[in-house]
Amino acid sequence: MRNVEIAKLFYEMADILEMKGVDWKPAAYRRAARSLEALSEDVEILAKENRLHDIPGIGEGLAAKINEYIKTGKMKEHDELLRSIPKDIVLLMQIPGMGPKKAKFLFQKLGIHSVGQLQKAAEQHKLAKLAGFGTKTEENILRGIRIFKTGHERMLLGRAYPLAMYIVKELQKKKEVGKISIAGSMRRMSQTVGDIDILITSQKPEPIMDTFTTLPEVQTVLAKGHTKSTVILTAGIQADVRVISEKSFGAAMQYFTGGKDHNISLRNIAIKKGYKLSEYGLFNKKTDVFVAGKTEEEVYNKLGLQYVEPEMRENKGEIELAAKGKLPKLVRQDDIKGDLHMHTTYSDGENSVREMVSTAVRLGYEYIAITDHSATQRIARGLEEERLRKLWKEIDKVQDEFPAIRIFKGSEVDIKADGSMDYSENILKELDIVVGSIHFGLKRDNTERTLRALTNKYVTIIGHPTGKRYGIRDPYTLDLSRIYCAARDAGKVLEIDGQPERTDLSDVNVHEAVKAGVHLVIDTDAHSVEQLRNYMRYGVGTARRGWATAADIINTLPLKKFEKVIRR
DNA sequence: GCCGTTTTCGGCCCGACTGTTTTCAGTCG
Repeated sequence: MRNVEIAKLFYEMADILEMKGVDWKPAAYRRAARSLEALSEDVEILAKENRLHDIPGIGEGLAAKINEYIKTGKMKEHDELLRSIPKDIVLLMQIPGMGPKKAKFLFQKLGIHSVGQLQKAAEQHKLAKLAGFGTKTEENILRGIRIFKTGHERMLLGRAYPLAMYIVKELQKKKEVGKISIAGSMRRMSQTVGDIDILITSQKPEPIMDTFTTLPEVQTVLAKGHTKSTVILTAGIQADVRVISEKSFGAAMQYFTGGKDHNISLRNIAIKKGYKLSEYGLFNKKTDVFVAGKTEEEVYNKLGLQYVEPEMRENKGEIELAAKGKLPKLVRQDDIKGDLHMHTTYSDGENSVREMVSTAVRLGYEYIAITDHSATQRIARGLEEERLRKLWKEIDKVQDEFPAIRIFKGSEVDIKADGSMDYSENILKELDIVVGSIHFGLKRDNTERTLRALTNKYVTIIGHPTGKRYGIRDPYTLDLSRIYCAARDAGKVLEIDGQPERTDLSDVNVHEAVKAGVHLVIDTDAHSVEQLRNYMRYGVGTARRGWATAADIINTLPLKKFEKVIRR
């Protein structure tokens, strides 16, 4: 998969073209780059099959560039553009508050072509003297450099979500707040988010903005207005609050939830139907008369579309399906009847069997599986046979105490280097649920190893199938299309691990697996009651982003049916 | 550079906030 690699080239080219003052091309290159990133198919395969034109935003010119790059490892225009300007100058545009115009102007006037030079010039107050610049701009640039240097990377959804909930809770205390909701990539349950977007309805926004911009977690106020305020939180992420009128709330939710390309498509549909769509509503283009906007459903319906769930709004074919009324009915968190991957103090978990079970009961689950690590996982205090049997006795005891829930005896069993399992057949056959997982040997191709595990009749689930951990390691090499086929044919289940830095399978993987007809399970892989409560949300979000329905997910089955499936 | 039930040429989402400016350009989302 070189999709992301090629997308990066296009982003770079867009930045340089923008600095050069070229019209429209930058937007076209960026659109193509976003399409490539969101693509679930391998761009090299599409190129081989001459289907690059199927990718939205890719036409004659860009297809030729992709082909050139795949064949030769080079892209002539990219090389030429890089040569045409000093190397680091595009970095200047990534500083908040700096855009192509300022970067170009400062390069021409002062010869600034690196972040260091820019900082020096601002500190020596050389910028404020320039036409169109002032002391405020100078301060803003210095602040932008600080933000740029400390972490301009995106934040994991699982870290940002609790922060967003905290802000919502604090603002809800204000009597001026009507409706309040999260929007943006967080509402789309993207694995990482660039900022936190919160929408509010109110007649009297000033006191809300006062409270928001003075929360103790706020480090810097970037903007404060009647309808929009922006802050940087001490946690290192930006948060925006927007205040909207009641009648525009749905249109604003739609607008600020995005994604970008989904919205652009929607706007084009609006224009074709004689409307104009903005965050204030859907309007008749000629008369400016308000047509819809109170709810998102209303906006979609007026455009001749089914309501599209936020997690699907990535312009990956959902609009075409919505026009035909054929959107899939996505799995929901309250469809989930049990959690089949969790750890206790017997291995590397923080809570006892009893604590995990009582939490699961409160969550309303019908069943769970306790799946501590197998013997090889010494670091995680993996269980050898004697301690495993001791755990089973404890499970039996807790089971008697909580008859409302079925507790399965499970294990997260290591898949060894040769694809065999870390427990003997005698132990495996006594387990209700076996989650087979790879925890070492992550640098090699693990296709055959996983395929062999899939042939083991005692393996129920393959845990975190690609080994990816965001910001820690890439997925190991794996021919997933073979894994999907083998899992489907053997009646095995692939896991969507809800740990925020994993979400493994990923949204893109889930989409492929669902198309391939593989059964999936959504687990928390919880190492504490806290995670048991909170991580299912991220697993379900990932499943929904991959267009999974309840029928694709085995832990939506009620206990009786579920038992039948795993026994088979 | 892409794209087409207005168009194969001429459009390309749209509005808020800021700063520096007396009316608007730049940036952001």
